[in-house]
Amino acid sequence: MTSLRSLASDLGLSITTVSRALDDYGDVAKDTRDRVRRAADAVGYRPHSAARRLRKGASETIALVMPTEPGRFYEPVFVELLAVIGERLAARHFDLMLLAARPGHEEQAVYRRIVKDRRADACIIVRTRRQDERVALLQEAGVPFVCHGRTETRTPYAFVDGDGEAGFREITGRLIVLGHRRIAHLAAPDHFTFAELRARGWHMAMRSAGLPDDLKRVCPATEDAGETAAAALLVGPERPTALICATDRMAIGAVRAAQAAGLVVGRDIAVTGHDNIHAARFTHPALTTMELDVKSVGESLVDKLFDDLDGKESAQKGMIFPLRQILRASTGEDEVN
Amino acid sequence: MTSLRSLASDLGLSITTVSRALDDYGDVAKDTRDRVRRAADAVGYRPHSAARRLRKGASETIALVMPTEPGRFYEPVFVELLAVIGERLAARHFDLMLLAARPGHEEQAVYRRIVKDRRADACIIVRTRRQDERVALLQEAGVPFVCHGRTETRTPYAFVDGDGEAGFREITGRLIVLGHRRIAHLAAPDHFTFAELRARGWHMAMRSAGLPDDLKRVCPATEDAGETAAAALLVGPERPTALICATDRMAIGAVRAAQAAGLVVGRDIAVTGHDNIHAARFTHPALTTMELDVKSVGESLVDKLFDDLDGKESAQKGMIFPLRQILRASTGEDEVN
DNA sequence: CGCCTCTCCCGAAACGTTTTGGAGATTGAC
DNA sequence: GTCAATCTCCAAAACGTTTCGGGAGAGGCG
Repeated sequence: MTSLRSLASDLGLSITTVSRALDDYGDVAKDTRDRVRRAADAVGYRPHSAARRLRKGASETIALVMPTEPGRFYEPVFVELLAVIGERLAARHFDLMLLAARPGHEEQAVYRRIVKDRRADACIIVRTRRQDERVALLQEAGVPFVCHGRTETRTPYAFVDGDGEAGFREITGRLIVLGHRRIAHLAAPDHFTFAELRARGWHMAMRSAGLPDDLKRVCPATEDAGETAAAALLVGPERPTALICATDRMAIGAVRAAQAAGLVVGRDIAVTGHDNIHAARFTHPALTTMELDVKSVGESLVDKLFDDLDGKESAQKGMIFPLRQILRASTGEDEVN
Repeated sequence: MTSLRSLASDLGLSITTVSRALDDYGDVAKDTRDRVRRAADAVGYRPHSAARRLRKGASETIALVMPTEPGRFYEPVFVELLAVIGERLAARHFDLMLLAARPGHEEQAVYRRIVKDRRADACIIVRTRRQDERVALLQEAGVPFVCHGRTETRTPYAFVDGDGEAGFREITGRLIVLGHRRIAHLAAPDHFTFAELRARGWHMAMRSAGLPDDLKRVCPATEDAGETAAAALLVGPERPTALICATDRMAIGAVRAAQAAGLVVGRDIAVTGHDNIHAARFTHPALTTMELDVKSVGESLVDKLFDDLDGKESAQKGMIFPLRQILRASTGEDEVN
């Protein structure tokens, strides 16, 4: 409704001057600048985004494509991450465009379309995979992007991740100190980098303690799959005394499997997870887990993107945040958190 | 890169003709139309979105502002809903713009900005409140919108909701049939319409059975709050034998409170929730709950919006979906689901 | 042949902004 | 008084699309 044109004619100025006044060019007299700004504020003028985008050749929009699993997509902290990202982008008047696509052809097509339409200036990649075509595609297209998580690409790229390896090394080490010897790992599907890293942490802790590292089982990161996999591990006399699970959802399944096997979790068997989802505090007993500061991660993702868009070489291409260990009764600890 | 102009000059046609050919105007010869289309496909032409938006005066974008609670926003099925909405919008080449704002001044400002900037053609309102300023604001501004959930506004508006009232009437009735007499309700904060409706369902079932309806407690929809509120209800000799909770998260807290009070859930006390979140199947015992078909809801939201944008008066302003009851051991039922 | 209708195409305007390349006025130096 | 420098301002072009209002040519009809 209120355009630059109407503002200009109201003020008896040219469109050019009004535009430049609002953009704080030194070009225009202080008095006029103030006058223009007041008038603009009064009518609540805001530039028409499409016009601005067309002219500037930038969409001031960031795209995030969520990978919808064949069944369902359910990342516990994902909503929070979206909120943090959205707020951070808004501070720079950028929009967050959310898309959904199944990994595979459809996903590829979606990314290609984003690039082609110039509907977004940059992308945020989530649920990063070890071999990730999305990274390759965007690098080739020259579209700025940042990953939540890591790939195994050689070429450098921007990412933000939690230190799953250290986190799992630490919790495994802790269990070893507590006297555990047969410690199993329930890993997530290994095309996910996070799964590989967490497994590696467990693996390294076991190796350096001279303990057997053959007790690894891979399954989808769901409660059901965790329950089934854990149940299979718990048969026989040589059963593990601890289950390090890649995610809380898997751990929740594992807890049930243990109970079904007649074991008391926290006494007969230790179980741990990762994510600190709400439900983790309400398993019986409460679940030992670890968590990433979502706010820091979300903000770093956005900041890295802006560094790239601003042409600033950021200090470090990748950022790895430490995990906070949360010790609860499922590992026999006194409830602390 | 590939613009209408370059396509036109490649083909020896005018920009006008190419544009109209791609839009399937009868105006242009079938042969040329095919020729143009082939050429466009070959180079993967897609119109520059900003240019198109500017010219058409429509952004082909739908905005969704998620209300971020002071603490944290965590709606269990929200991610799924976003995915469904995103996919449905994509089918019509519409974008989903996601924003985050704390209810209050900030939220108002965000909506106002969406309207002013014409950055979106319409809005989807989630977490609808009984008195919802967002509805008033958008109605006044003449911006199409649809609500997930209902308000208590008199003026008609489009919404999609689950039939919480019927659902809670049904589960309460079921418990009465099972012999329960003192049935309490843990309600969510009553500025949310869903909280009011679910409470009403419980209330009506109790009243029509001639049972006391004074056992209602209101608390935030979190595990912690549910636990505290449930614990307070369970002291004394006249304790309820059933707890109807407004959400699964509250119910999970209630289960813990019951166990802390030395009760066996499913035998000494029944507990029910709403949402069928993943964790509900893994409480001990598994939680009786009810669920809404997220896919139908998401798709209906989008379809209603398109009806409005297309100027089609939709058959019914509001759609209310039935809830599917999921009976599990927390109400002493045999596990069915 | 003249006129009219159809078919197929196109030039030009418009959407609202940003930016380039000045242009007029004022000031200061000589 | 002249010239250059400085300070303000502006006209016009451009971004890439859609659409209005024809216009040229072919064919039909009297």
